Amino acid sequence: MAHLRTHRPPLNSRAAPAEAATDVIDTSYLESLLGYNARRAALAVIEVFLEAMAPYQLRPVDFSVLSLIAHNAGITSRQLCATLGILPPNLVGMLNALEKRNLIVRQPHPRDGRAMGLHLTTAGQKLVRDAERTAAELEAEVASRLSPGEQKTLLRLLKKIYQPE
Amino acid sequence: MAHLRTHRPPLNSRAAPAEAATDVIDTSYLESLLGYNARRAALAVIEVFLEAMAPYQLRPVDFSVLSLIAHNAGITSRQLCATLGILPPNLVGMLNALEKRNLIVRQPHPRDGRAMGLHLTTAGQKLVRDAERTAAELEAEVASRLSPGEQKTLLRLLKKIYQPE
DNA sequence: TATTGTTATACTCTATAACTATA
DNA sequence: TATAGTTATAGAGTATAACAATA
Repeated sequence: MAHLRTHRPPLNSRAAPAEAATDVIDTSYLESLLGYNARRAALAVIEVFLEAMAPYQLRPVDFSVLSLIAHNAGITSRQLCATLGILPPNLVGMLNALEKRNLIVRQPHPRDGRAMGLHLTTAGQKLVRDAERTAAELEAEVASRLSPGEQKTLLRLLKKIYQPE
Repeated sequence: MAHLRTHRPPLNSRAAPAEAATDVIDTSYLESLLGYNARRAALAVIEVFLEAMAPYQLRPVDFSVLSLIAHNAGITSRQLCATLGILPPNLVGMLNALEKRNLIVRQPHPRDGRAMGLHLTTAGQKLVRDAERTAAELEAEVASRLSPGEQKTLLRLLKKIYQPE
């Protein structure tokens, strides 16, 4: 199978242990893929986010849930699930934990007896206010690697990717 | 079991059930955060990727592993882990599965008796070739929502986010 | 002593089925 | 009949500790 070489192939040929150990890894192909870069960027941002939110004991999903409740008083579990892409059974435990911490309350929905409206407690409002301020600082820090124009461009392009329209 | 519910007094205790049900959810705050957008974009791309790679029975991580082996013959498990951010114990099962499918082989490392060099089999080379072609088509499709200039810009900005430098 | 690959294991995250009470 | 919330549970993904062989 070695008779078709035109150039000198760096790929394995015959020899025993295939003599092809590399010290420097070539990642250029993966780095050309949008999905790879988007995932790496998301993980990097989330990592910083985790640290910054540790004082509030909030994971990204908790922050998202509380922030949505803050800006949409009375939102239902189902609406939260649809907005954040969470499955209903997996939201229950989160809401129970947040309720136990006295950050949110479930109240009867005004027009649908099956549903419960979610609301922040006073403590929850304060926590969200503080956490959102921290998030803003974090945002400024992470995005400081980009110019203001680049930041706006990045958000716009990301939205174009995940919002079919 | 009688789950006793401490009926916490509603915040706005006077009026009926807090009358604040919204039909339209305001997500503008979350959408202003880089992490939120990066994660949503990554998930959207990965979802399409999953479908496109189904014929090859490859998850994103499998594709990354095979592609790295293809472009770095003889790469070790440890190098794969460092590059992709996978923990060694979690890579073992993936490599076993790929080896069982006759896509890769473990060969003794030429200079380090502890390590094993990873190589593609002929079948593995064909699969990677096909999968990478499919990935390219997919890339073109997803990124078609962006102009060529925007695509380059997006990749560049994402890299600036996750590559500290 | 440090590192590679590995096993065992635990913990988190996500997904599916089914139940209740309301609509 | 369909939907909102919930329970129980299964599966995938990710984490730590520890061991044998080699450096």
